[in-house]
Amino acid sequence: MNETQALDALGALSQETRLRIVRLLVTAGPEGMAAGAIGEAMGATSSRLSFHLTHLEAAGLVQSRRDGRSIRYSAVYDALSGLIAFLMRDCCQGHPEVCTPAVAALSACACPSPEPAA
Amino acid sequence: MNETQALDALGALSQETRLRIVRLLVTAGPEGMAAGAIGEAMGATSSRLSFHLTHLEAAGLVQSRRDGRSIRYSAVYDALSGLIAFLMRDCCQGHPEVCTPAVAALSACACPSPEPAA
DNA sequence: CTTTCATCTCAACCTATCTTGAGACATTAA
DNA sequence: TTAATGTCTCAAGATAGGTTGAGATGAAAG
Repeated sequence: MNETQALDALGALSQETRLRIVRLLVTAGPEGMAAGAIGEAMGATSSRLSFHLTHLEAAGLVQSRRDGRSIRYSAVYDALSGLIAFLMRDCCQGHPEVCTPAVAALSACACPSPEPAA
Repeated sequence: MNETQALDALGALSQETRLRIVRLLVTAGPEGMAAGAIGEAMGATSSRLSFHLTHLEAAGLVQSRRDGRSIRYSAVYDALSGLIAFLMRDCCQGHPEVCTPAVAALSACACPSPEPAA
């Protein structure tokens, strides 16, 4: 992820409705959710929801596919991990005090420890 | 870091000049840099720079202290690692495919491996 | 005390973002 | 085909964000 992509992603996530949509879609898993279901969960009108979903998709954080009458949106995991990696990479240079606590906080969650890449 | 703080931090970082300021200050270390030096590095007028530094300080990402005639700004490492941890925590729930690659990418940088907290 | 230097503050302007409501488009069912 | 459903598009208006330039403030030097 380069600086421009990171700026787009950060801008997309810096809005309450959009941040919540992403969180919802991450927990929804790869199947994602229909736009209508997302709108219901957010309490947003179809127009407003569409605006934010389009924004998120343009930033590469979510993707969509038609499913009958509905359009299903799902999180793009690569983009999210890419953003986190960008922040770590940028902030970490010579300053482990930034990312080490973040990684430590991670051990409190359900993720497995990172395995050294082959 | 709660949702409101995360939104503030994301909003602050979603602007090119501000993202670059933070990167600069992280590499500058705890001593930070005088506003004038930052402005010179950014190619920004004093007014514009002050606007962005104020924004970053309000978001808790940088802090300032007077040093003679200058005002020195430095990165707040806790806020940066807190934001990264927030994104991981939120995105990771049951979906290690988000944060595991990010942590793996970290091993490519100069940071030590995370040590299990005592 | 006056001058100089570093930075901040303010008002004005322009642009971007967000919300709303009406209507269009695509898909499915009758 | 017609009707119903789900979602998108568009235009309008409100709000927030970014830049500029002029001037104010605060600290140090002469």
